[in-house]
Amino acid sequence: MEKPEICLEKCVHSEAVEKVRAKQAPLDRMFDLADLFKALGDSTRIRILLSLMHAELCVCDLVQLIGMTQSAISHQLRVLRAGKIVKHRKEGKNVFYSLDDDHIRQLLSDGLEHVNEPG
Amino acid sequence: MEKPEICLEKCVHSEAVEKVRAKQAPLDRMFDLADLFKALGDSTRIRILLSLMHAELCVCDLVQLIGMTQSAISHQLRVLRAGKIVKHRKEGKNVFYSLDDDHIRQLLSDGLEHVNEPG
DNA sequence: TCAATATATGAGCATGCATTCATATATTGA
DNA sequence: TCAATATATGAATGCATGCTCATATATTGA
Repeated sequence: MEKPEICLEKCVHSEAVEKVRAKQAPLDRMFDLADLFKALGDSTRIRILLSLMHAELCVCDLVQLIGMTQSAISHQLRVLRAGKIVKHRKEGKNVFYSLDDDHIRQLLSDGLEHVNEPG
Repeated sequence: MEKPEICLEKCVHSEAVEKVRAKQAPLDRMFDLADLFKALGDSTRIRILLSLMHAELCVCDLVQLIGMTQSAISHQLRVLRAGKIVKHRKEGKNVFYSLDDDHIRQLLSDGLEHVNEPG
């Protein structure tokens, strides 16, 4: 009548498990990947990024487009910068943001395709 | 000495903003996309998904691979199912999980490429 | 039908995080 | 140098969420 914390050995499909173990990425890369998706996983940040897919924009433009306070947008831009998801460039009083690289663009496109699927 | 909630009109680059407005995806798609990335943005779920990239696995296998309680894994699988990120198939006492479609596989690959970049 | 196994799930708790508010910094023009 | 504008940020708060614990459900074999 015990409740084992993990399943007993007999339940595990050893071949499959060993195969996966052998092929897997290092743990810290997995954490990095989770952090990347975490940074993408917020509606305000997604709105920022989908805007930046079409043009380089300054903070002010984003505030206008998204309709949130400048503070909220700035805080989220900070998260995106920390995650190396956007680049920024200063020009006078303005700071212009753009997507960091093509992987990000690709991630957004693939993601959109997935959510656009029927069903 | 007022502190405007949003920037004044003169700061906005109207052409760019209008261009973005015209091209943008509908709002609910943006929220769906954010939800998708949110579901991917957890280290336990990422470890599950990267495991499933290499083989179809039952809950028990995942518990063994990841070294967390069966309950924790099950709860996360629930999130992944709800987000249509994994499929499941019942066979006797086992439930086998696999990635839902190629977009998911693509997202994981692109993400890994991004986090593997030097810099 | 009963015990064992595999999986799912609700409640509770603790932590993380998005927004707001107030304020700081930086740049420009007068 | 001063006012206006653009952006950044620290603290506080309220809500979301991941894990644990206990338990429920389902399947199999005896």
